Amino acid sequence: MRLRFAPSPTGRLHVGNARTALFNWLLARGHGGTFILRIEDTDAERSTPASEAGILDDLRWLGLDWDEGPDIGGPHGPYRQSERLALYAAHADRLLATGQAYYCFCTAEELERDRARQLAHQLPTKYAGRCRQLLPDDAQRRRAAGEPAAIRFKVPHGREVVFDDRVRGRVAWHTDVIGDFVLVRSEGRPAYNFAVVVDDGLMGVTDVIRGEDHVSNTPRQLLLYEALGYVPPRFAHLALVMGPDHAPLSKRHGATSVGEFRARGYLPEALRNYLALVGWSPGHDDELLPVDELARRFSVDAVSKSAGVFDVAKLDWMNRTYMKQADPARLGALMTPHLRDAGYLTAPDEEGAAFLASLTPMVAGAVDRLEEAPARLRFLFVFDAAAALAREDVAAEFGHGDARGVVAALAEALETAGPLTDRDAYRALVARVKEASGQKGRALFHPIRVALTGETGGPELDLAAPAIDRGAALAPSSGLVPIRSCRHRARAFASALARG
RNA sequence: GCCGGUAUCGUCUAGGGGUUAGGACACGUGGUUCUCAGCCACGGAACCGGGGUUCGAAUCCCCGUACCGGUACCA
Repeated sequence: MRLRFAPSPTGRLHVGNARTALFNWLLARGHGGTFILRIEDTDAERSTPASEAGILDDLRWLGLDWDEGPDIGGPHGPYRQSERLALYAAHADRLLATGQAYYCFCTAEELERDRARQLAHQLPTKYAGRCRQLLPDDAQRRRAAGEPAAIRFKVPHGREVVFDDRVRGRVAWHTDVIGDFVLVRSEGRPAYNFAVVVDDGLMGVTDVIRGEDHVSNTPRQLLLYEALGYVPPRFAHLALVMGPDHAPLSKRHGATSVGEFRARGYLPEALRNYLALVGWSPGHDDELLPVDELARRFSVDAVSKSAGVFDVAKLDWMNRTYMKQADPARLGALMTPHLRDAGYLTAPDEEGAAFLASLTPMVAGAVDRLEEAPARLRFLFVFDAAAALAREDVAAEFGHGDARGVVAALAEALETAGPLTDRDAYRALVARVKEASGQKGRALFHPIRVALTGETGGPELDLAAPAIDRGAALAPSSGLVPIRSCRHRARAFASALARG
């Protein structure tokens, strides 16, 4: 079984295309098949090496590796269409020689007039066939005279092309509505339908899984397989991925490229798992599936025929879930760039990295994306008692009860206590404050939270307080901005309270 | 216009001639917690419309409607 993914390097990898790549990859990996990556860069104006590199990078990030491709080669290379031009030319010659293709000298204006006339008569729009009957000698003469000519395929009349699509079943087309399509443009570049057939034929592709925008190309390609004498692959056409408004997913719906999701702090395993479930169901109720199980269970026949809406809320849930399962060191490393962007650190050394890893329990499960980590951890890096007290929600804590007494007791207890490096130390301290202030529950904890973090909400104090003091003990070389200790915070808060 | 396709909760979907039409996300309510989040429990929520076949249709067939794709010397 040989499958391929064939992107055009004209931009970042779109999640819809990523899903197509994933389905191909899943099928290959689940059946011991070969996964081929081919770059369709015949459109020289729009294709860029940077886009190609970006797409390869995004595929790798998603965990989709390939067995043959432009970077690693393979037995059926080259794997970039721009490097296969001679192959297309040779195939075009073959078709010309056997009379299955012909030169067309029609101008854009003529073509446009034909189309307008067909529309006016409510007829199918297709190439009118003006050059189909040209004598080869005449065509040769005109070409020799320098007249530009495209090469068109001679579509057989009066036939029905039928194929069995693995997701939509039997699909049939009459060749009468097809029209002689262009194989090679007048400037020499091969057209898409021609290049894919040559490539898939030569590369021995057995199964093609692609977007449903290709179903109407399929009969043309089938005709070409037949003319060229190659055995056609089995086809499976995937319904498109839509936005919430049921229009095809595009920029105006927000993030659409794999790179954007990556930058916003989605985990590759989450995006991959989510994408697998848009248009495919494992057939049971478990939706959180490790990648090897995805590959084992994936089946083209179980793919849905209808278009699916990309549901960011569900992706978020999945990402949150995967973050909870992720290795702390990995998560710490992944949130580093986000914290750097927020200005909370430069380049953490080993000690700094270990500290960041220890912070992940406060982040995982509490946020949907890693880009939210800085907000969740802000209290560690930013502490300003006066500014906090100026805030309404913070000030409100001191409008009732004995919150001031709690803060005073906290500050005092902290003067004699050692650093709160772990949960037990923190709890022992809380016990002292509780006794000294006579407060409990919310009346006890909330003032402590506010005095230590400057916030009325945030991670569990059990986790937050020890994190503060462990952060305060970090050497300047750790790469993080200085973190002030609990003692310092309580003292500053108590005096700010006294002033106010 | 012409050709092709699709239609189950708001969303992703399971199912499929007789079911209380199942799950997940989201949403609502309650519980837990110092707070937010989380977690737990509970709840509301769907077979596009019309014909036909049949004892019986959400399921099969036809029509309609809506939506999607194509209709290129784009890919």
